[in-house]
Amino acid sequence: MLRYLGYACVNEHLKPEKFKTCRLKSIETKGIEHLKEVVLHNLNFLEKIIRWNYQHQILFYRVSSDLIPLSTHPYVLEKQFFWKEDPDIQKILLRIKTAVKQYHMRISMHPDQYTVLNSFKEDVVRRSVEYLEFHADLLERLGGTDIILHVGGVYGDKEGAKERFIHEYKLLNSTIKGYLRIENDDKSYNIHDVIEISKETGVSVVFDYHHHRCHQDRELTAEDIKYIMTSWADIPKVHLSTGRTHEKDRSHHDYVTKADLDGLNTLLEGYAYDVMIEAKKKEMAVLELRDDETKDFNK
DNA sequence: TGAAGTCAAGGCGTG
DNA sequence: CACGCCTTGACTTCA
Repeated sequence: MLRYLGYACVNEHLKPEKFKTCRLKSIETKGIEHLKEVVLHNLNFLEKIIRWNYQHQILFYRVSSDLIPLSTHPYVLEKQFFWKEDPDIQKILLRIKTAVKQYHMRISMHPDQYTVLNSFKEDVVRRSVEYLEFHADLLERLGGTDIILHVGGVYGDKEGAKERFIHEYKLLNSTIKGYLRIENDDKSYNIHDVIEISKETGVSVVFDYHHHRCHQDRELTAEDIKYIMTSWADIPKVHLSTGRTHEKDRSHHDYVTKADLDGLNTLLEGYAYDVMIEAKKKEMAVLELRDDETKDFNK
């Protein structure tokens, strides 16, 4: 049974208001205070989105990793910008967390492709762990629950690369492990690879239906689905998108078709789950699916 | 001011 | 080995 439908980061209705980001050069030119201004803007805007979501009964939302830009960058740390310790930042974070709890919202984050735990480069792995720590710290202060990660690179030896992921996973601290989940991707690690890693580590599996359509070695069995859905301590989270030009197009469509949601619902029949809708039109795609109307892709 | 180029970052395919 | 692309939208610089 489908519980929440959610969307990621951008809200189309609130445009042109948007999140800000920041280049190193701007911090060098304008000073570290500029970064704090950007962060305060972003947090205030996030609070606005959270309240908008509640008003529209969207109780599932992904927070952008860029909410606090360059948070783990050496230059920013050198300039003594510690967002966790800033009272102005803490104040808004607490307000958001209170709202999230009150509204019973599910909040997640999704570090980008540069977070690679199984890299051969020690520095890359170290920075990836630091970035995961940042995500865990922020999610804790927002009242969030999930960090979704892909497995990483293949390096011409998928088995070896899986082993390195498992090894690095086991070295993570328990706070990060408490938030981390891994997702099948559309090029390298299919759902069976992810299930295999989960069996070695106990990590929860995020099933991406569209990635699975684009990249799979074989069909999912009922046992596979049971494994995925019971790999979670709480309600499982799955991802859904529609291909832009055709079924196996990896680029996302503006919306998600009712047929795709129906397909996913059929596959997961008998389980409870939340669905993250990954569509270019963001929350509009969620509202449209929920309206249960005939879709019009030309609008 | 609108358009074009750039961005903090890793892997991968191509040449 | 060098380079452009992936993906993303906002930033930044340049006409």
